[in-house]
Amino acid sequence: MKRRVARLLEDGSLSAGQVLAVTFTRVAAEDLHRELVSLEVPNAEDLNGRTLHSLAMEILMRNHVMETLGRTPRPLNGFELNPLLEDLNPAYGTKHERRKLIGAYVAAWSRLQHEVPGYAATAAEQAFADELTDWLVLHQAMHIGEVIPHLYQYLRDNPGAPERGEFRHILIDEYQDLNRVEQEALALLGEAGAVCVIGDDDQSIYSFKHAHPAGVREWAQVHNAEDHEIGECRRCPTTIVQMANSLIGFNQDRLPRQMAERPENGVGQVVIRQFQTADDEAAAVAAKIAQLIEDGVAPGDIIVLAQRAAFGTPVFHRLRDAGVPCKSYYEESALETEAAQERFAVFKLFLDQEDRVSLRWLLGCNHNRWHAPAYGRVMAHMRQSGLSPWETMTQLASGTLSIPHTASLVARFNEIVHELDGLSQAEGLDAFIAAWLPDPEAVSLLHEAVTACREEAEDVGQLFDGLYDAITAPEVPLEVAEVRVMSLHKSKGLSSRYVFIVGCVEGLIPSRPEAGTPQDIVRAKLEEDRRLFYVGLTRVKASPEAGRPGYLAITYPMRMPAAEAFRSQIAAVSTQGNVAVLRASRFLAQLGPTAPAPAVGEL
DNA sequence: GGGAGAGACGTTTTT
DNA sequence: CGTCTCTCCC
Repeated sequence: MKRRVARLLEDGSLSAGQVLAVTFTRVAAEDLHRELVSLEVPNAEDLNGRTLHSLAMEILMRNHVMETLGRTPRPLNGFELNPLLEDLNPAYGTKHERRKLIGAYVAAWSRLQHEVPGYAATAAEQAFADELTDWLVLHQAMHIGEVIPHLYQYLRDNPGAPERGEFRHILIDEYQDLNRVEQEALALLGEAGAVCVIGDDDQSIYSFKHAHPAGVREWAQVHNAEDHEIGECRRCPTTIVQMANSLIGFNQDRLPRQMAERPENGVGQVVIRQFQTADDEAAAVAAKIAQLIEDGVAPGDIIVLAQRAAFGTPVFHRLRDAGVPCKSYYEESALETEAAQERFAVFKLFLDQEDRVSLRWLLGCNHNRWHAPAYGRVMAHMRQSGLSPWETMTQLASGTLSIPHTASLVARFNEIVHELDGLSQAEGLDAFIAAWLPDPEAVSLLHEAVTACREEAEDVGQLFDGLYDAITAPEVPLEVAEVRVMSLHKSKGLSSRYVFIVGCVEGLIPSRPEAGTPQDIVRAKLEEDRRLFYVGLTRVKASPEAGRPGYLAITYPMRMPAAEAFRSQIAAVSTQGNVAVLRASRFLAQLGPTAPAPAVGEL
């Protein structure tokens, strides 16, 4: 793919701006971007490697697409969904059920169900979608799941839109991870040019976001295109290729094929170890990693894959305590705690009183039902008067307006106004930060983040933008210098000379389906979990030239604390007192004859 | 609007 | 097993 772009740029038939390379995750996009920029061709630095979401947001903003629909391209953060969930009519079910309905609304879009012949939303689904949209319109916000659907609708309904002819070459990586609406939006973007999709349905692991892996298989036929199969595994040692082939061969729902080994890569080294407890497992993995580093292995060449934080975090903590440079992708985000969320909302509202989502959040926080009954009365008034939430609350506070049963909401509003007034007194950035985070200890991660962007910022607005970026889109470092601990999902697209897959227990990979799940869904889920394990195995990179054969360790414990297993949704064989009893993943038996026998003891 | 007791849920991911 | 959520009651 890289060579193809390079050739076109070199012979001058293409400018960098006419090439679009998209993937689904930010890390993969960053990676792709780096790869393209590193091409030794003119203007390579102008090549575009990005996520579909960031491209979609840019197009939607650029063309005021949302505004013409009466919508605002202001995505909701995860935590901002909480008051929304309370504000939705309880007639649609419990909070859990309402959350599910939001999921179904997004899912219908993702699958383009309303364009499938015979699909009819039930009256109840339609009514729910209307209520949800009403709230979003009133609060001038959008659900993150609406971003791509709106891009798709804009492109489909505006055949003359410049974006439909903008790109002459589109490269789409990890195509099997995209859902229907994403695939169709890209088809419209690539309409006037050549499209190159790269996908492997054996690596389809995103059913929970309604990925449409069949799109890869059908692509060549639907678009009347060439199909280039990549049959050789250039990355992995031969043993790993054999194990991966054997494992994935157990899946029914795939095109039968085998990855060919590359003998020059060598056989590699594979160990499979069982430990008495999860604690022993973490200790052994951390000790082995420390030993490797002592022997001269670069920390950046080592990854630890854990399908649950419960398995990954103990390894991370031990590495950190041993002074090994490491990074956990399970680390708490700066907005994890409600205290941090509250500070964040205050900041946003301070900059923009008309940020309706932040105001709604702040009015309800620290109350068990987010003041939903009182706020519901205020919303009714807003719909009828056309006033904004801030205006309405101001009138209520001054007594110009009166709505029964809203006294505590108004009291809360006065507190918010008082705090914002205090912040506006602060002179200079440091004084502002001190006033905004009077108790930095209570929100230490947020404080760290804001301190890190303090230098770059010249005013309060820039400080917020920097903070927002740092929190929502942390930078992907160019050079990896630490041991990385992450999920199997996150590892997609990466390769590493030393790979540890921890917590390989039955009930996790594969997970145990809920009782009563229909058989076909159980089977599909099992196959997806098998692909997940397959992705993990195939991260191992052989570097014979560097004298590194490629190392894979598969580990699993026999016991772990029951509370932890419950919390992390790990289905134990049995529970004895406070201890969950675990056994080996069934996938270990499917690795074929070249896999070493599992053993106990050190790695 | 708040407290007590019963019941449901918990993961992986995109901006 | 803990924590969040729902229901019922004041």
